[in-house]
Amino acid sequence: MITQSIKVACSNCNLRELCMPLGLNEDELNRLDDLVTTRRKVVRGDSLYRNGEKFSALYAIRTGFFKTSVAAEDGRDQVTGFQMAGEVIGLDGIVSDHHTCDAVALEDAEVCVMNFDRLEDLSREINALQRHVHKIMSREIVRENGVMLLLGSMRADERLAAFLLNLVQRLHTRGFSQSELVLRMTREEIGSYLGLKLETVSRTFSKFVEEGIVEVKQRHVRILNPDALKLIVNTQNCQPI
Amino acid sequence: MITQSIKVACSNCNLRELCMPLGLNEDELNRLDDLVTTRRKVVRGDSLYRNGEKFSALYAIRTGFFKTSVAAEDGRDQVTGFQMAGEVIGLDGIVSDHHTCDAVALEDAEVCVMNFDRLEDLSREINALQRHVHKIMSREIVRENGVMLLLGSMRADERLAAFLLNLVQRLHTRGFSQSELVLRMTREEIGSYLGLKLETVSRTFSKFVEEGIVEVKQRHVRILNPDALKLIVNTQNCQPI
DNA sequence: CGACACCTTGAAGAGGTTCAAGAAATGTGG
DNA sequence: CCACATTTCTTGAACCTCTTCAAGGTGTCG
Repeated sequence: MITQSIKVACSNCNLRELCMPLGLNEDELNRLDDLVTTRRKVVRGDSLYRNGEKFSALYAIRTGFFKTSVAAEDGRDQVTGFQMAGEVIGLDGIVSDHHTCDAVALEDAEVCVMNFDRLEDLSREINALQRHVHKIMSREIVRENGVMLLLGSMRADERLAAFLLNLVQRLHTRGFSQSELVLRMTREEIGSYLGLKLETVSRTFSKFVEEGIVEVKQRHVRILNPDALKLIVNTQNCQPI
Repeated sequence: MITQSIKVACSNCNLRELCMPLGLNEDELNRLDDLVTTRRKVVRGDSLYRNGEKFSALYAIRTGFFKTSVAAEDGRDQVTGFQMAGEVIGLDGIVSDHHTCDAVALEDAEVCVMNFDRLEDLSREINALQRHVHKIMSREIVRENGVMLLLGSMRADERLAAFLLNLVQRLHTRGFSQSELVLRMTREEIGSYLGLKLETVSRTFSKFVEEGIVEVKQRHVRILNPDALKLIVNTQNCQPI
């Protein structure tokens, strides 16, 4: 665990439109800078926190890409999300004061450490920050509702289509291409997230390629026909009447 | 929508060990009473809120039983949870100021309405309340992580076993039996929650009955062998080495 | 008592998994 | 920088779990 004390400032971070500073005025932003004083680097493959570890902070991702996963007692585990720059992780730890999932960097990453006690102090003083913290948590709840819908009622091709559209949309928000993306995770990790085996993920990719919907070269994916993907997500199970 | 202004008080509610008052001292409790001024009755089959409705309040369940569900654009929907007395619902509405799921009463119910703006005001003044609100949201995130694990990696019998154990445990916390329960939802609703068809739920119940693990008479379930259920949840996929 | 919603059970079928083998990419050490 | 080990990905074939379709049974409520 490498914790560095670099000079950090939300106020001139290029993620401020996406991350914690959202909706704060200049004065409030400066006070946020006092909270976010340390950054932490996490090299690819290492964990930011692990199931069972004491909870003390939330983490805003500055660079890099994470997966979070929960483990059952018998060993199997489930990827619960993939997180990228500007997103906040660690919320699972609040309720029991201990983390209940693992957060692993899928590429070298850097996060801003936000001590949670101090975040609570500050959000009692800054209404906009309080509201923002609530929204971040609510957003995560709504996201998970969507994943439950996906896992509970969609077929393999619908799941993968929804996954690709979601990823590329979030990347686009961050200034990347609308049609091209590099997957940071393996087929197995995608499968775990989508409730499928890695072979099924691979086969479904191949099917999309055959149909001319995407181009796939290993982890490089180009979306040729986004509308086809949207159609797969929305109309697969539409019963006619 | 029936909104009543009955004299309400958290301070002498018999759910105070489970619900919002948890961890507040007497003085703080009295201030909470000022927030929770209205109750609302919801008859069986009616909704407390619906997808798309403006968000204004969280609801603490006093009596009754709810299901929440999200809908896909093509009409199918997914039950995302079953909620009972002492639990708080409505968190999904915070992020976008509008609800993104439906909350429907599965039996006649009564909820305490907590205006969210006022809850935010109050939780800026009462540290313990702020912390409690954060824990409620975090608990919901952790719960959904567990459901993702269930939906993503468990087989039908594991899902139903986990579901029964979870339900009976929560009921037991509320003073009900550890071994007997009355299901408030249909097989179809259970199936939707567990990502299964109603026939599969029915068959799995029958299988448990054959194995002597439970007794089932319609919606009345008696758990004869809870350890067998726990074993089903935990060891099904244990690969021997 | 009849209509309706809900539940159970059977048989056939589909979608996804498992097992297996080989190919492609990536990383490591000499 | 190349050879080799390792990880990752793809594809095929057999299998299995759950779904679908169908019919009949049970319970409930006006």
